[in-house]
Amino acid sequence: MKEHKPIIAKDPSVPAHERIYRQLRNDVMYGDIKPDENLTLRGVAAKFGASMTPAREALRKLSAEGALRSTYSGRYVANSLTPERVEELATLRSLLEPELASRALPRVHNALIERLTAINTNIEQRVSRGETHFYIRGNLEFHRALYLRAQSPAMLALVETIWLQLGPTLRKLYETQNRAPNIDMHRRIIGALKAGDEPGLRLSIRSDVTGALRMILS
Amino acid sequence: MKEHKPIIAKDPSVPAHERIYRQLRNDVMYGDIKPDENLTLRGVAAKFGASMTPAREALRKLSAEGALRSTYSGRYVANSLTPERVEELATLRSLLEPELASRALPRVHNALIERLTAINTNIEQRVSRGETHFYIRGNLEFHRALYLRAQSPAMLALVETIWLQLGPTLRKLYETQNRAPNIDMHRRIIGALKAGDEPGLRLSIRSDVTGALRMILS
DNA sequence: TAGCCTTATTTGTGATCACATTTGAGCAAA
DNA sequence: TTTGCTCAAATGTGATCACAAATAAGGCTA
Repeated sequence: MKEHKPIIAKDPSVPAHERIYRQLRNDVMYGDIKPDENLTLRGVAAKFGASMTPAREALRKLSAEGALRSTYSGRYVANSLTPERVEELATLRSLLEPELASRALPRVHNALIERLTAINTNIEQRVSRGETHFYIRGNLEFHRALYLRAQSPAMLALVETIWLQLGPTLRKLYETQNRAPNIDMHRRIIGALKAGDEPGLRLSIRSDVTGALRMILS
Repeated sequence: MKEHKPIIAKDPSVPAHERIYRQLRNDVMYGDIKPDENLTLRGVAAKFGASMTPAREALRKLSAEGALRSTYSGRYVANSLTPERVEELATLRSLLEPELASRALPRVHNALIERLTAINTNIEQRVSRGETHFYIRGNLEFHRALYLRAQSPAMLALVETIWLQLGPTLRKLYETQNRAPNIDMHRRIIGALKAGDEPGLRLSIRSDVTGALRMILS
């Protein structure tokens, strides 16, 4: 596993199992953990300076969300997806994310559009600098910023679950193929938001989602 | 003569935390736990003849799936849903379940249709006998039997997550209002399956799902 | 009766340990 | 090189405990 600086400082008001959970969740979602990499209780516990108990709870929670798979003997492994599974998750994203975007649309305001534009230019700069792996994090940041406006926590939670499952596989993709994904669709999404164009928004979201995942299947 | 332990006794090949998890999951999904009922680690552990450790893992996993809510102080409570949340979950069901049914359609065979019919008549009999609470379990059994044919585990997992969240609230509904839900839509689902009518199947699934949840909101 | 303070009980958290199983390295034989 | 075997190391599981925080209970005042 990649060494990480603790983004979340040690704060006694945040329980250890929660701290471990959040950090590992980010590592998985943003592709900092490779497929088939396995995580041991004692290893995770040591890395976070805690005992096995909170490490176990964090791993259990992550495997419940599909971020990790647990083998028959109880070991925890990062997911490695078959093409059929990727196709299934792509379908789920194209079902749920347009709905989230549509729900966010009436609540969109200028500050959000500026924020999305800023995220977008940040992605472009860093990807053109060769940091292709940053695309995963930036892209999810872009989508989440929009979907948060939908005020639909259960729906967003499901979508994040799907992102979690895709994380390690996406990372492997951007490592092998070194093509930068197209940022173009993000511009069309922002355009539809400005115009209040709901069908156009659904369509561009759908294209963005399926476009990224078609790369894996090819 | 040598002492024999009963065959139904604890099976060491299934870990205690898994056993506790499965049982509690059923209790929540089928509405055997009331909204706002809270579960304590020591209470659950004692009920299953285990220590706090496996009980904690089971509860953590359930709260990760949305079956339970955990308060800021770490206590576990069965979900009690607001109308907006119910509406959101209803939308999710009507997005995902028609897709699952559609994927199952080409794989449907006679044995499955017979099974669905049997489940259906069982529901009718027990509900007409006054066991309205059985409708929850029977209805989910019906839907799951169909969706299993879709061979889409990630999608089915998401749908079950939604069922989990609705469980306790549905129970409260069927306790207060004593109207029996209509079983009619199930017949139309079976009809569409026999005819291979994909649009009709999607429509009847959607009606069945939204119909049941409209009762709550009224 | 209602509201508030104090105290006793309950509860989640995290650490440590023993135990059985699994895993993997090393080596031998084909 | 490959396959199979042995054994030491690594690993998950579940139990127990101390501790601090939260909750409930009891009693007092107004």
